Amino acid sequence: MINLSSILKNTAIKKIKKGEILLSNGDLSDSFFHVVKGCLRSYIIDNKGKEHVFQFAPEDWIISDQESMMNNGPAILNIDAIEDSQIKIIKRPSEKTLTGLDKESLLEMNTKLLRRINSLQKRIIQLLSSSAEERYTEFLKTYPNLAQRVPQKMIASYLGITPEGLSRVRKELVRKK
Amino acid sequence: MINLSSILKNTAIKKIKKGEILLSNGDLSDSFFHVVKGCLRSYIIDNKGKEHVFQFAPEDWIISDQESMMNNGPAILNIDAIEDSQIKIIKRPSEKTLTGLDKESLLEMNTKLLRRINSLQKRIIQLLSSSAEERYTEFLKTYPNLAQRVPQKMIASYLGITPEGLSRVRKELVRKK
DNA sequence: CGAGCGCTTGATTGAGTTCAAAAATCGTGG
DNA sequence: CCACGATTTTTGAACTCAATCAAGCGCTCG
Repeated sequence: MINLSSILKNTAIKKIKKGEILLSNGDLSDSFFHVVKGCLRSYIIDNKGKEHVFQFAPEDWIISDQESMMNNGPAILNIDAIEDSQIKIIKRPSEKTLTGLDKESLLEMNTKLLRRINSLQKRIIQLLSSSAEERYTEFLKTYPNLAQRVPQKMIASYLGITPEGLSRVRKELVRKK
Repeated sequence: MINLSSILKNTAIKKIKKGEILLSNGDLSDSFFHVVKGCLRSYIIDNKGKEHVFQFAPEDWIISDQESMMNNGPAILNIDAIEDSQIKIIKRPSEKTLTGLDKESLLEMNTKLLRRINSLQKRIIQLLSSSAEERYTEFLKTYPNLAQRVPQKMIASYLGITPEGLSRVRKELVRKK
């Protein structure tokens, strides 16, 4: 029987340069990326050509295009490196290897997926009910220190506001203190 | 070995009156609801006292508070019936019963969770990148005919706009045709 | 060391909100 | 089944938050 954490342990670390693209919209992908060091991000380009950061993945986060993974279809998201990074590339368990996983691992996957659903749920509720300022302070909690590592325009994009907007929110927060 | 679909098959149908509350913020919940007929909804009340619809669940949808289910903690969401409904209440598999599930069922759960993640992902991207009008037309696709069944103010809430805003979007769409 | 990118700041615009009030629809009791 | 009060939807007018446009400053990295 195969075991998830043993897969992770035995996977080789790959070194990625800042700016390197790991997945482009339209690609087929059967892998997800486990970040050991550095930081990746996933994003889409909308029909007006605008970039929207969907997720950041600093140390110990996992990132992938669920759509592509699931359906074996073309990826919606793009994934690239924001910093020089070290990652482990995990091939999606195929029908075969998935069935080959032990029950322990399946349960573990279930838990992780539920956690993910949870965080997505929180983000939606936030987008529905919080102002730009509230979302930014929430971001600071979710990703500690990341604000210092990532360009502000990407954070703005993640929050659903413009870089100028974020600049003003930050100014306002400083003023309040 | 226990099997998911057999659980579903053997669960009794419960009849719910329109307006009935199945879960309130703060409750402990270890169940999810499978809608056989009618329509449920989940929503939160934000710190300004405003309602935000998180999800609709017409026929064949499943609805629950993931947060509470997962952590065994107090629910964030409220769930109630928008129409007279018939539902099946499924107790969350405990450690024990979960381990008792057969591998087939675990795989099935995995697939369902991935599908859910997928749809949440789409909603986030939409909230980040689409106008009120675009979000409404997307809603019409996601929930066919539901626009005729649920009050507009709830749809507005789901879209993250005011009832007045939605009324104007609809007017505009009619004009365009 | 210069060109370009990222951040800030100001001025203007615009999508969507708020407030108010009328019109339409719903639901309940007689 | 009707009637009447309550709720929902629509419409109008004023307003607001954040977007866009534009310009200037400061770094960095090539």
